[in-house]
Amino acid sequence: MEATAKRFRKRNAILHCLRSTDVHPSAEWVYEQLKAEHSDISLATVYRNLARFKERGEIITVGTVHGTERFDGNTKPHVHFICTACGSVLDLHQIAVPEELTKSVSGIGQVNSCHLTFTGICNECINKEETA
Amino acid sequence: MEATAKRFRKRNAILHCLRSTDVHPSAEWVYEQLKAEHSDISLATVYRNLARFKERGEIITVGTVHGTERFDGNTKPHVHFICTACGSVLDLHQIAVPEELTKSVSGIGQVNSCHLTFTGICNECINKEETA
DNA sequence: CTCCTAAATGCGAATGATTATCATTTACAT
DNA sequence: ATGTAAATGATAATCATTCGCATTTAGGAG
Repeated sequence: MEATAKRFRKRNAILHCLRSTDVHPSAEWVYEQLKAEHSDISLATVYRNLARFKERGEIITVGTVHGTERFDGNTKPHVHFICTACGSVLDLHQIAVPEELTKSVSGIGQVNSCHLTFTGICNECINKEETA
Repeated sequence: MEATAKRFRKRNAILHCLRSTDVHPSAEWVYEQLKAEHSDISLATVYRNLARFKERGEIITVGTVHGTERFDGNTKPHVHFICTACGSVLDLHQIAVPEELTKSVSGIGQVNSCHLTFTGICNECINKEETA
């Protein structure tokens, strides 16, 4: 078995791309990144595989920012901060949703995931504003 | 000053529609509801006013479910459950994000809002599945 | 080794939600 | 009455995402 299984070259590249960044990218961003190594990759392939990874729980989605969906290759529970000005998504590793909270969701159905998100203006954008 | 200010008839109707439902509707849903009373309302007007309300903090958005944005006329902080099967959005009034959590977000920028969301399969969808 | 099949992919068209444009209407102040 | 700025309706445009289909690929059966 080769390290580069040709069969899943693109698929693996997409997952690896997500795993090795913390920008919480869009499909388009992943596509642009991969074009360097895979000049013939198709945007449809990126979308297809992102959907597949999501279904299988290999990645998660952060939500839709400025009209485009953003993905996250880090499936460990963590909290996000979304800057509504520049659209950047940051991890808040300091914070965690208390387990008791999750446990207290009952009777509503089968809970599969939990996501805590803060929105606001990131420091970078605040500085830009002041300078301007 | 009349109770029915003609000037903002549609705008008021849109806001009232959001305030008086708990379905966390899409723009389209609001449009369909209002057609009864306002046969000449335009979908563009609904989108325009929803965007305006959102900017002003008079409503919030729950996020994008199955590709369409969902709104909430209840601006008091509360938690949501989203059924990924049928797309319904439910309020979890029993749960609240502890203030300490919010406070511990610091140094990242200016925090404007906080949203905790659970996703899964609602009871109704679970039952349907079993029956089938 | 060759043939077969299922999965993966590329390409481009189709879809669907949202936004932009522009002419018209409305309310209110002058 | 009239001017002005905002609100609206209708529809075109946009943009992210998905779909359809032909092609390629890998790996197994013979």
